[in-house]
Amino acid sequence: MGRGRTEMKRIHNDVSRRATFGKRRRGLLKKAGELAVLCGVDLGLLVFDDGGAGKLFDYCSPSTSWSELIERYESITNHKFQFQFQFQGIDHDDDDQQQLADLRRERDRLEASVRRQTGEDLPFAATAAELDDLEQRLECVLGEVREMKDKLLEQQLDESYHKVRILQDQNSFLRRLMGQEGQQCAAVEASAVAPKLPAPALGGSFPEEEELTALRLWPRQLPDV
Amino acid sequence: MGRGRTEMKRIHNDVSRRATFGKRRRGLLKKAGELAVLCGVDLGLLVFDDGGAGKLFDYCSPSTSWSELIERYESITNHKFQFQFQFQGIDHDDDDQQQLADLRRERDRLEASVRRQTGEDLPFAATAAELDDLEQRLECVLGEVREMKDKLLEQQLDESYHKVRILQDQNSFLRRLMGQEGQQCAAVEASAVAPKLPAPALGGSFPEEEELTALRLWPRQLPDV
DNA sequence: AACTATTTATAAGA
DNA sequence: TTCTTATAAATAGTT
Repeated sequence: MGRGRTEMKRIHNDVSRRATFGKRRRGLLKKAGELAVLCGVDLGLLVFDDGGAGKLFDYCSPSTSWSELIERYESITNHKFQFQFQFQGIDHDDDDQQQLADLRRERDRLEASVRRQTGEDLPFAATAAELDDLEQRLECVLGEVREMKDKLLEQQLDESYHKVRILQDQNSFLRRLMGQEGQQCAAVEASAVAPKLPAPALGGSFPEEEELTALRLWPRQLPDV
Repeated sequence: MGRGRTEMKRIHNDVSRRATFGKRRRGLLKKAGELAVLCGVDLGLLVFDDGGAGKLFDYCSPSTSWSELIERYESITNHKFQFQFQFQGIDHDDDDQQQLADLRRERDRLEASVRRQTGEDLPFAATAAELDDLEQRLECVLGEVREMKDKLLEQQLDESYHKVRILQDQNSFLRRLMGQEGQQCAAVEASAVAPKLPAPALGGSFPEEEELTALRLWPRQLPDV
């Protein structure tokens, strides 16, 4: 499509190859989006630009993500990618904490990004149809942002529930001990109390609970929770 | 490209959608291959066919592989997929794991959303004022519903915090008592603190605490929590 | 970055 | 389904 046939070989002229890359890349991304929308299927497209800064272009259909796509790819091809192998052993909890924290930070950043994009510097005027499209997109993004907020709240609630549970257990533990007054005592392994959720980010935060492992030191000191 | 314009909406007619899917999918795959060879870049295309047997179509440029592509994607976006099996460690907390997975998915969706908006293939446009207005209207409608939910959640959270506070007081009270008695300790099966989080059901209440009936064993009157 | 002559892709019809 | 064909879209080469 253009003036003259195009040999299907790598274009050697540097300039025209770059030009073609730009044009065809845009076209491909567009068509990918069209296919996804028209046929309502999930798809993903990844294009790496070797020249320049090694930029990355990608598209993945609405309502899905690369994670999901790859998961589906794996399950269909029965091929497991095994990137960054990591042991879920002793350090598992810290690792989780770290990842949770990282994810939260990243999510916040994305949220801000969405806000920025949605809010201000969008250019120029449009047709009614285009605005319609825009409205849908906005609604989508807005919804996502709100959902994130909800999620955060729910998470805090979970943490709080968890905390309550731990406190109640401690409490009843203490009471049982009291009830056994006069009996002989020994050190206790308080198993697996470790609360793995980090402090809630938004509102006030709970005191750290890691001291709960100090239950082992009983009766020297019980943690203040 | 055909007889008449094509609305960029999901094709509702089942037959023509399927026909279009076949044609456009073939076209997309072809163009992907062309871009790869003409410009000598690495790229990958994944298309899932939801209908029928959930078939998968994919292309990845010669001299590369999906593994490589995904690795590059990870390194560029600084985003780690974690797709290997998870060892069910002894202390493995399924809820945490679930939460992590959820958060990841959420993050991915947001990221995709941002990318979509950022992408150069955005055909729409509008004046800043129009968008501002639009956003406000959207925010209004969408917000009302969400705010309701938020309110509910916050209320629950408050309740939970309150409960925590009371339990903390009780706990420290108990400890003070213990300290006064200065007793030795008995071997006690430290109540394995349930690592499970209660369901974050929206309208839900705290899980009933059978353990708290232990309160009745306590000589003095402690507040019921 | 714009422009257009052409080639390609494909929607609808057979 | 597959083929045909009229038309819309993409884009190669040019400016």
